[in-house]
Amino acid sequence: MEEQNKKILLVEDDPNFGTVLKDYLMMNDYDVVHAKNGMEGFEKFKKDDYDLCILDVMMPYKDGFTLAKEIREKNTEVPIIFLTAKAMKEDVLKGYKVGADDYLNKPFDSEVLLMKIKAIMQRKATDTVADSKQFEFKIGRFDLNSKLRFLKFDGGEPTKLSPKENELLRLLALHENDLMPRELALTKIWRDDNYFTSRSMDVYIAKLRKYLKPDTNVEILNIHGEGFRLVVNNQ
Amino acid sequence: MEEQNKKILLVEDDPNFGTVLKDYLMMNDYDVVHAKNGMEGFEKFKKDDYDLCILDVMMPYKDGFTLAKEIREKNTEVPIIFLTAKAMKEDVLKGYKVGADDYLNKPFDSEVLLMKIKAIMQRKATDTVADSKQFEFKIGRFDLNSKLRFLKFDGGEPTKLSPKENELLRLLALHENDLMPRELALTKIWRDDNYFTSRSMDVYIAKLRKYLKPDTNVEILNIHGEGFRLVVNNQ
DNA sequence: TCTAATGTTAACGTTTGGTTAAACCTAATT
DNA sequence: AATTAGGTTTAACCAAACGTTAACATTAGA
Repeated sequence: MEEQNKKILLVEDDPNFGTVLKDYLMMNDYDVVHAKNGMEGFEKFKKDDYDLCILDVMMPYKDGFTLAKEIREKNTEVPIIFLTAKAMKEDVLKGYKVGADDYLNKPFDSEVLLMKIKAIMQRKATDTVADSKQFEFKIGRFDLNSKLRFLKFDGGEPTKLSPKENELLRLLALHENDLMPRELALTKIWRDDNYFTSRSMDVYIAKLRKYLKPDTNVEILNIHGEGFRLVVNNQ
Repeated sequence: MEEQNKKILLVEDDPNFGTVLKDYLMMNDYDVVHAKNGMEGFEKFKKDDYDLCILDVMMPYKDGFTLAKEIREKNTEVPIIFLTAKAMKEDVLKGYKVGADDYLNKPFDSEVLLMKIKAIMQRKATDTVADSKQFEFKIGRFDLNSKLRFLKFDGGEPTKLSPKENELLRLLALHENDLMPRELALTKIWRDDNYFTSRSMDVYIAKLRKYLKPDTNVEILNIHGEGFRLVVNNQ
């Protein structure tokens, strides 16, 4: 079977730089769609599936961060790389809680970009192929359907789960009987790691514990300073 | 089994440009029929089945939008790509709610066109092969005939459905007991995804729920932020 | 014993969905 | 040309769902 080229959405308003970059990427066997501004970028994003988005931050009408946020609403998985100005400080970037996979200061070495792209694709290949298909879990006497977002106890009436409840429980289930690091949930689900999101996560842990109460053999344990552990006592 | 070439209807009044484009597409293994104006385009469209239509917007006698509308009346599925003048604004295009799959500004990069075509064909290939032939559904005690657009309860008098009601219920039925994503309905039926079409869809969901009331085992559930689910409780 | 981490509940603001009715549009009819 | 009817969209209002934050309580571990 023929390997399909990876598809990249490149949003860059500088026509010269954009074209050069596009050509360079295409020379390296990527399919590249080039949008000239944030608006157009979002339109193109909606029209197709991409393996990676490369967004310039400084753009007229709609900056890269705003665009990234819109993209995230549609798709929580697709990797995003920001092209930023040299001057921008780390903390400014962190302020925009978007969940980028990488930042790159302009001007940058195209070799570096290529390596980053490869690394990101690799990462995605290993951690989503196996994961993404897993939507159903048996947790003690519960059945979690993560696609339809419900939790059934003993095959009875399903309880609806909110998106966050669902993702958190799914992540715990993926690590059943093992440590699910706090940080993992925060970066994967909240896409940010600070005091407040951490507290928010605790709130969701409390909610999940309530849901799981009916089965006394199932519990969510805390590992102080590390994370949580979904334990299922067999028998 | 021999793979059949995809068939493209190209409607373009500029003879030079049209011929060049036709040749280019044929070189890339598409079967292309070239019509020189809207009138002729519609004649050819009626005479055959096409996998894609590429329509120039600016044409004498019958412009591309008008032609597209006529095509849509005959066929709600076939993808349409418009070739537009550079000057045309997004919102002008949006005004013509025809349901295009893409727009392309002239002059354009032929590579881009080719990629768009591939993407569109791909999309169609994955989501209609199995679906498109199914027009009759049993939904609990209801029978939906999607071709004739009626809904029968217990084999009694059929209720007539409007086109939108019909397509929406059909799409739900195709995903019975599974998630039918909001976005899917919006892009497939409304061919646009914005606040208002989304609200319009909600209105139709309400209408369908009313129709389905007689059978208490049938319901349309909402999955917050995701879409809807047509559930049939067996027994 | 003292501090940082966690548990829990409730309040709040925001987004999304449910529903109804009016406005709008188009094609057919008068 | 005006009217009507069917279909669809838009508007408005309300309710439900969600996520975050604050506040206070409890616990773990240095």
